[in-house]
Amino acid sequence: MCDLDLRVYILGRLPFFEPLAADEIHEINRHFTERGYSPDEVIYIEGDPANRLYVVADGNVKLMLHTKRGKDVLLDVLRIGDFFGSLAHSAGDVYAESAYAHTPVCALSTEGPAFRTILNDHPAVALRVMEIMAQRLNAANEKVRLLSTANVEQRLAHVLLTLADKLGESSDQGILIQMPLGRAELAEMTGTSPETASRILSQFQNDGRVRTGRRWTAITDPEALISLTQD
Amino acid sequence: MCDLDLRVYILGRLPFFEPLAADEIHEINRHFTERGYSPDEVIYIEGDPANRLYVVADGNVKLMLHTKRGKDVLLDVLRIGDFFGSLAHSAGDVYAESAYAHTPVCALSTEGPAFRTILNDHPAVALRVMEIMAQRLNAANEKVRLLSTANVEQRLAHVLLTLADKLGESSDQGILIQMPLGRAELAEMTGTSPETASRILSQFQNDGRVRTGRRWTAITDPEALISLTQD
DNA sequence: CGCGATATTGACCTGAGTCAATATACGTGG
DNA sequence: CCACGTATATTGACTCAGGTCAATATCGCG
Repeated sequence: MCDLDLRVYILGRLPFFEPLAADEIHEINRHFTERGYSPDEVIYIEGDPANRLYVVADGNVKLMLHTKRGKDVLLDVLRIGDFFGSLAHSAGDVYAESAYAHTPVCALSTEGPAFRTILNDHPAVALRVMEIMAQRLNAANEKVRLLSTANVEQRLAHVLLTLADKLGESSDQGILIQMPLGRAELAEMTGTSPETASRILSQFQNDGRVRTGRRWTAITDPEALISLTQD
Repeated sequence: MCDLDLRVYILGRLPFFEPLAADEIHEINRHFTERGYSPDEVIYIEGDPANRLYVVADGNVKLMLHTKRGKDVLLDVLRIGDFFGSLAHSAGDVYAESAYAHTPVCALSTEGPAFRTILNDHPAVALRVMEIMAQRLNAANEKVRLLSTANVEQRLAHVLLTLADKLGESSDQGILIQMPLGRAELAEMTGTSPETASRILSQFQNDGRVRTGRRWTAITDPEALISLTQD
């Protein structure tokens, strides 16, 4: 599915391999295998033995948490070049979240121990990984802050801005979020119901802040959304 | 405030220094300075330039997030041997949360760059740090799940069980949480108001699940609390 | 012992969840 | 290319968990 050049390109652009030389990337590439997934196909499930590090080579991946009563939490949506799975592998670890293909996906992956070897041999890589983990921890804590103190309107505004930042491309509709996301999915990212998400998006649309349709959203007035999140 | 033996003991018990030999710990100890804090004294504030790694040598530390309108989130309470601050230091970083002394505190701390050097020289230490960061990320994501899908009763039960796990000691009252926490603080950990926290604690007390008083809580029936968190 | 901080409890109100009916966008196949 | 059918979205009506405001009770320190 991916030719050698694409694979090496993807791997070389990973933030934590940035300190490595081209020939080292080629060497590392040999440890990775690739695999395709269809939309909604499971990549791994929370609780599975955690032993692989994945990199998105093409498509979009969803990271989710589940509940007994079928309430899901959409933690993050990943795009080409993003990585997920088992970063710091330790014996007996299990995945703490589930990963699904959202669109058709091509993913590269490697055994945890192989990655551990890389970390052992390249302290600079380990430091970059730690920085990235720190960013992810801060992002998660920020979600805790919003869920604890902000109302749905503020949380949804924040989610849209974050998505635009990560997946947005300017179009004639405004900043279009380049991933098909429905109301239910926005709700799962915001900690609310699809109905409430729909109501608030309608309101945003009336206020000229966004334009939206079936499984797509574009931001027309980012400033107006930002002003909602202030305090 | 701390004599040499205590310092070396504290440092040697840090999970990420576990792979190091005693003489290396002694060497590392020389990079740490100590400082005392009074209750409610600021150790650092969210947004300050982040350049120190701290270790609690005595007392309890609170990690918090704030809001413009004065709503606070209590992310975590730390005890002797816990560490906080700047783990993966990168240029221009600022602290993502605020740290306060809750009780009288003695803290050891070191410059970010010094710790970076240790990480560079000891890949095994770096791997342990990554494992710990992964645990913290998972804990934060679990909070997101609870805040997104669980009601206050379930969240409070979860908070109490987590506190008991970390700070609990069995006493004649049950498992006593060894840290003075008031209703307002439990509320800040749970994402609710002090009044609602109080109401639910009263209910727990009536049901024989906890015993509680002014700034203390003990769990008398952990199983009954666990059963609340199931789904 | 008395006072200030903390906790409890009550009354009220509102944001947002749920259930349900309707409307609309978009892919599919004719 | 259009019409149809279905998944998705919208909107309404209702309900309720839990937030807020306020009055009272109680703990434990000085």
